Amino acid sequence: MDTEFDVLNNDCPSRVVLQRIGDKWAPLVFQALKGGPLRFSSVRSTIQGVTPKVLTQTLRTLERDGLVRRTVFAQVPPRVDYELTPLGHTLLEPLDAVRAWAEANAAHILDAREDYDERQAS
Amino acid sequence: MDTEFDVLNNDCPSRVVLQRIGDKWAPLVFQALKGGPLRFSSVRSTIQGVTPKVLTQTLRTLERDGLVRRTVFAQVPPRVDYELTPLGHTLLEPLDAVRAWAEANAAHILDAREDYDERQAS
DNA sequence: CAGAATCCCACCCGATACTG
DNA sequence: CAGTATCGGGTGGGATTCTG
Repeated sequence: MDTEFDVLNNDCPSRVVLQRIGDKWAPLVFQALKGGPLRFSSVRSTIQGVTPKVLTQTLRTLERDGLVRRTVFAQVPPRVDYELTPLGHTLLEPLDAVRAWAEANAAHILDAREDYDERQAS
Repeated sequence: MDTEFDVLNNDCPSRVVLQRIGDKWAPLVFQALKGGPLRFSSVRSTIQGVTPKVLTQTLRTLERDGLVRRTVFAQVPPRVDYELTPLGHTLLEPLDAVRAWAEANAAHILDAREDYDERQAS
């Protein structure tokens, strides 16, 4: 590695990357696409609660970052597929680990919050 | 795993956890504390660009979530140490993988953006 | 030293409606 | 089906100042 990126450094590009990861819907897109290509409507129904506008935004930025590929089929009715790029797949792994952690430890977090809030109340 | 958490489900608590993890400074706090306890000022100088207010906010929520322990020493001048809890350490691993990915692939992302933007300009 | 208080704004996100 | 257009609000984050 010749160029050195350090997230602890202000203005380091890697911070921008970290923030992409940490937006509300991006990780869920990865989770949705991890099984293979999906149409827009499928992504939308897979990720509950996302509105078309926000989903489009998210997919666009992921496409811009080279993490998602968008394929348009010239047919009626329209069909657009989304899938992870090879680069996107390399990110899927670490991201999926975080997701798995979140699902596995959500209960602990909620408990900790309860404890903390009770302690504050007293 | 008895209780089922699924980030793809709306209103699933794991989503809240994911967002906590994915805020702007939380991952950097993990990175800063991964070597052991640090004083407030040390955390602050380690994470470049963070203001005291936001750092305090971040540390508080992480403490509330049981991921960071805050220790106050009764002395003058004041001293407060922050360190990862055992639960926090279990999160450090997956989080650190993401950080490593971000640092390793920041350049690719930037390249992809440039390509995308040029293609849009035409 | 370790923050609290205050002010403020960008922007992220959501709801709704509309279209090729 | 796969979006776009428009409007609006909530809040995460920043700059500055002050304090035990």
